[in-house]
Amino acid sequence: MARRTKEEALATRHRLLDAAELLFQAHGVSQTSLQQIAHEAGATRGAIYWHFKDKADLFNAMMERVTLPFEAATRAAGNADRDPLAELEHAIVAMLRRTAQDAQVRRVFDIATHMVEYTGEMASLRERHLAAREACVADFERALTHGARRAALRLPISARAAAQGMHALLSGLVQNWLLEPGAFELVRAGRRSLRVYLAGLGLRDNAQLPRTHPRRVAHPATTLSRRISTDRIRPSEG
Amino acid sequence: MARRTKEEALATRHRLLDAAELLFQAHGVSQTSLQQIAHEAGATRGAIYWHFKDKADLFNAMMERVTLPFEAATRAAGNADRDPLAELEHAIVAMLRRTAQDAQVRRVFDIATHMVEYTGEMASLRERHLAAREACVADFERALTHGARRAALRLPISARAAAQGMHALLSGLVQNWLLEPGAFELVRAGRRSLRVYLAGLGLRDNAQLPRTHPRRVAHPATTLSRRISTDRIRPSEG
DNA sequence: CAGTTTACATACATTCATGGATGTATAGTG
DNA sequence: CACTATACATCCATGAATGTATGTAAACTG
Repeated sequence: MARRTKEEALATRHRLLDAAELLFQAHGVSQTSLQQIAHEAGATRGAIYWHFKDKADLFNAMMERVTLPFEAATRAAGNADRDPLAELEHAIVAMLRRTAQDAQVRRVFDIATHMVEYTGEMASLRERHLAAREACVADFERALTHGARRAALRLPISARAAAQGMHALLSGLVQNWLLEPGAFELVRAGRRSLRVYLAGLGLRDNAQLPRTHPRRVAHPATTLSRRISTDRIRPSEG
Repeated sequence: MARRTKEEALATRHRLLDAAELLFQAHGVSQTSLQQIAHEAGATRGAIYWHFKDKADLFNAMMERVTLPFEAATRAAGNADRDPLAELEHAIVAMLRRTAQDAQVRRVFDIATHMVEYTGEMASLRERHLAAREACVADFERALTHGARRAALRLPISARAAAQGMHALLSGLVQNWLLEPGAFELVRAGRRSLRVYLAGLGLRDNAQLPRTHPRRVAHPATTLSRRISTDRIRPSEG
């Protein structure tokens, strides 16, 4: 057939990647043949082998089109003293919102977590996952450290461990949500869990959590006296 | 070849499943051929096709040999009033310990999470995952409800949401750990995060977390007054 | 102890995905 | 306006995996 212009070629490339996304998510990476991808894109395997070395190369190209949820730098470390915890929460909520709304991000992340095997050929995937986690944990750690210092209190566990836990909480939440998006609302559940966790670190007052008027209890036995960060409550959307 | 006795046949079956476990974890399910499995088990494909219908059947049989981490009923609901939160923590720690120590459980869970695609043929996997999650969350929810009632306080968020968050925290932790078992100690990190989260729910005093002498703060601004469950601290192993 | 079933091994047919070779018409280029 | 590199489509050879069919010897059964 006729040769295409550069723009057309790029369009073809993107059609191939789009088709790969759809089919990978629907049938799994290994169960999708290059034939099927080419057909879905309205092309032949020749086009694929022209643009990509092989299936792994195609897969990696597909992955590199998006930045995954935990890869977006939260940069919540806030070098300026701008309430790092509020910034942290804001960045995390933004990330969750993007995950819930951007169909492509959701597709690719779904593929990366449920529709591909972390095997030799795809080793870069695992490394990318680990790198993203490390960067994310480091960001969280900085935010927690600064937040604790700003509130003039000491974290009950190391900032590193606290950050790891926070990352586990959020990544587990996203993964569970992907498995059954109708089970709960990602953004709201994420904010709630995050606030609970921060409260557990002493960085937030439990009473500020979105429950109507915490009931006064009959038999107060123990008393907590601790300085609490007084960051404002973001107007909850629900 | 000669016919085997029933015991020998069962042994062959288990050798096949063992081989499948190893190869699945090493190279991924789809990238492992029945040929390789048979060879690793010192048999031929004939043996596999005798014991199993096909690869999916073999895979399912391999899965059914173990109960995965979040499938072991925490049964921490404690019908008897036995400090449900302490029982909950105990059950969770036991589960984490088993995950960290039992090589087979770890292998199979690793396969189920990282080395297989959640695709049509393996649909039962997804359902099993969801069922286990639901049961686990329900258990958590009961424990939290009873724990809160016993401590005569109201949770800052619904017990259901709190349970979901707890499950997300723990499953995220296990998954992150599997990806790089050397990154942190699963049991210790799990207990720490769990306690932080429970503290965030108001079900535990932050000060009881394993930090040496939480420093008294200079400028106490806000005061928390709330009844706290006085469950004993399990002698921390570290 | 003859017959039957079992627990495989072996052989075979089929499918199919891959990768490379080759064809080809056109977009760029000087 | 030749000419070359491009952007594919088509063809072909290969191998690998699967599933089935068949062979077989020993264990089990009456």
